Order: sequence, then structure tokens, then C-alpha cells
Amino acid sequence: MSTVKKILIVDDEPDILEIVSFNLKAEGYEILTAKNGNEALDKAKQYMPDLIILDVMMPGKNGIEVCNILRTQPIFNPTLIIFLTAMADESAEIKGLETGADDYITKPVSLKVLTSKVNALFRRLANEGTSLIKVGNFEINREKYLVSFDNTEIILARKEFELVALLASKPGKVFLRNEILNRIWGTDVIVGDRTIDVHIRKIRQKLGVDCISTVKGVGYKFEI
Amino acid sequence: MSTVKKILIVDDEPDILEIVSFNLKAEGYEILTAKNGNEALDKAKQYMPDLIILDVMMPGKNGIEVCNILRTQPIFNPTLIIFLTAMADESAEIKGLETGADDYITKPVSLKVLTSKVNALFRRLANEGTSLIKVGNFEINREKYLVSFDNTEIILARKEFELVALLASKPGKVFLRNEILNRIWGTDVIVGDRTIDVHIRKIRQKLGVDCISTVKGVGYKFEI
DNA sequence: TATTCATTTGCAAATATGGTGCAAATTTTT
DNA sequence: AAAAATTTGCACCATATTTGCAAATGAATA
Repeated sequence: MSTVKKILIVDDEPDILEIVSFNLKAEGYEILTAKNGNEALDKAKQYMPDLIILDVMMPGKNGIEVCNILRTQPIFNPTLIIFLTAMADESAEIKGLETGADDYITKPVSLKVLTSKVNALFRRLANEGTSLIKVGNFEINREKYLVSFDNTEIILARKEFELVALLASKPGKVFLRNEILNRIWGTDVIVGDRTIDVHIRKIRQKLGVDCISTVKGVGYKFEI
Repeated sequence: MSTVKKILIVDDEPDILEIVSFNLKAEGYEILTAKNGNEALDKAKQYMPDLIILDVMMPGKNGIEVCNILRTQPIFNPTLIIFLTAMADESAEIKGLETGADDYITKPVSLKVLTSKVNALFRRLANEGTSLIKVGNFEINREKYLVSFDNTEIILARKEFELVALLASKPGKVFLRNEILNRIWGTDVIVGDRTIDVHIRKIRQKLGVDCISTVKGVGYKFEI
């Protein structure tokens, strides 16, 4: 890994900020902190961290709101997000990562769990590369907006491309319809459920290979 | 959000209350006490403890009754419950934890056993913050929405998957029918009791392995 | 052993969900 | 401004999923 990864930690409890900072610094990361949602958004824009660790329960804007705001801005698409959540919080929303987050950790945080999850996320990211995704014979180039299969280029429209890129960013993972809507259309745009289907249909047609599978009642996933 | 765990101790003997309180306070927990079942229910509602240590034998409402009442209310779903029971009480009901409790401790209480069980329960809960559950040869991947046994993938429908994931999240624990209904169907959906059975049947068929056992009149549990 | 009660099982109906063809609305390109 | 491409919506259809019923089975109890 070439550059030092930047991590923004957001929590209203100074103790947590300190202890988590300390441990991740010890792992060699560069640490930024924020005490609330608004500060988090400001610092995220200013410093473009690679990972944001977000407390869910905060006065003012809570973690989920902050995450939604970030996820509507394409520039934060490659930014990783981990939630810190109360152990008691059984909400499927968080467990199923419908929020657009990449992982979550329950409080009280085990520092071992924390550091290993953080390291794991970055390791995974290193494989993905931010702008070039390779899955089997597929190659998805974010910068050039190009998908190719067996070195044959496939031309996709923008939404189609974003959809493929999203699904392929975590092969095998089921993306819930909500998650897809949030990450590609954003939270304030309202489009019907059929819209996703139609785009998926077009993608399937164009790719010609059956690599997007439907998980009924749940969502879609990309796999070879 | 405080990370200090709250424990409600319920016993009609003041001595027990005091000695247990003292020891768990020393472990860093925040302690509440109640002298009988009704007081316990009130304090549970008011303070939402993370763990309730319940004496089984009490005048008025006994521990099992209190537990049953708590377990029918979804809000107490994440609340841990440990029974305190007389050594002489061999009742399979408690030993098998068919009551919806998470563990039991025999009287006279060994303080070492007590604290270690309490700590263990909280630790186990902390580990639940993963989207990958492993039980024996089973692997349940929430993210990929996939169950596999001996590395063979098994395709389950949504409700089936959620049911398996729920049961397998605490292997050995008996989930009461009410609990299952609340957690998978939610409180506002009304489906008959038979519905659970039928889903269980399908799961058993698909899994091909007998890992869900019936506890008659109570519920189901997952174990290998 | 007879009785009771809960669960299982086979069958079938009800429902939810995604796919498809077509067309309108919107955006981008020419 | 016109044309083309893209995006979104609608309505119908096929099918997977979910639910219910009723008879059969099985366990527990007296």
C-alpha cells in the first residue's frame, strides 16, 4: 500500500475517540476525529478520508443520516464506512448494511475486532483497486466508464454502468433494493421499484452473460 | 450512549441481592435490584437493563413467569436473562433453557461462576456483530444471503433464510414461538402459528440435516 | 392403554415479486 | 431544433414464495 490511509472517527464520546484513535494510529493510520455529524461532513469534504468510522447514536445528525448524505455524493462512493452501534441494536437495517455502510461494529468496541475489521476492509480495497475492478473475465474501469468481458468492450449507459460497478464492487454480496436506490439514485430522488429491474434487464441484455442473479424479496448480486 | 452495562438483579433474599450486587459492581457493571417479580418488571421497563439475573423461586410471580412476560415483549428481545435456581431443581425446563433465558446458575452461587458467566454472555453478544455465522459445518452469510453446509450452498427463500439466521444466531437457545413471530414477522403482521411450522418444514427439507429441534409447546432451537 | 394435545405433512390457495413489452419523459448529442 | 440515446413508468404475465387447511403422526399424561 503506497500512501498512508486516512481514517475519520466520529463519536460524541471523547473517550471513544481517544482510545480508537490511539489504537488505529498504532496500526499506522492517519487519524482525524469529529464530535458530531456536521463536523464529520465538513471534515470528510475537506480531507477525503479513506474510511469513516461513524457512531450511529449521536445528538444532532445521527450516523445513519450522515451516511446517507455521504452516499448521495458520488465523490464519496469509494469511501469506506463502518458503523459503531449499540450491542442492543438489533435493527435489520444496520445488520443487513442497507444503509450503504461497509461493515459495523458493536459497542463496547473490542479493539481487536476493530483493528482487524479496518485492516480487512483496506486489504479488500487494495485488491479491488478503486478505479479498476476485475471479476473473472470482467474488467470494470471506473475512470474510463468502460466495462469489458474477455477483452471485448461493452458500452453501457451511465446508470447501467454505475449499477454494474456497484454490484461488482463486492461480488457475491446481495445489494438490497434500498441500498441500490440510496447509492445510485440518492435518498431524495424518488423512482419506482420497477426502475431497478428495467436497468438490470438492460445490463443483462448487453453483457450477454448471466452474472447478475436475483435474490427474490431481497435484492441483486453479481457473481460469475 | 453509555458503554457501561446495566444489570438488574431480582431475588427475594436481601443477602443474595447484596452479595451479588457487590461483586458485579466490582466488575464494573451498573447494578439495579428488585425484591420480587412485579418490581422486576417495573424496573426492567424503566431502566432497560442489558442483563437480568432472575431468581426462579420467589413469592408472587416466579422467575419463569417474569421471563415469559419479558420474552413476549419485543423490546426485551435483546435483553439477556440468567436464572438463579436451587441446586436441587433438576427441572429440564430450566436446564434446557426452554424458558427463553440465556443461561442459569445454581444456588448457592459461586461468585466466580457468576461473574465469569456474566462476562461470557456479554462477550458472546459482542461477537454477534458479524454478518457471518458459523455453527459446526454450517455457515450462514448474511451479506451474501447464503447458507452452506459442508461448503455446499443451499438456497433458501427470504423468510426461510431469516428464520435459520435467527435460530443459528444463538445455537442451543430455544426461541419461543412468540419471539420468532415478533422478530421475523414483526408485531403488526398477523400470521397463524402453523406458518412457523411450515417454514421450519421447508428449511428441514432443504438443509437435509436434522439441526432444528422442536421443543414441544415452547418453540424451536438450532443445534448440531 | 386410551386420551389429549401439539407438531408434522401433503395439498392447494393466496400473495408477492420480478420479468417483459411498450411507451412516455428526460437528457444528451448532433 | 431535431434526433438519438437514456431513463423511467406502466400493465400484464409467470412464477416463487408464503400462508392456510385438514388429516396423520407422535409424544405426553392419566
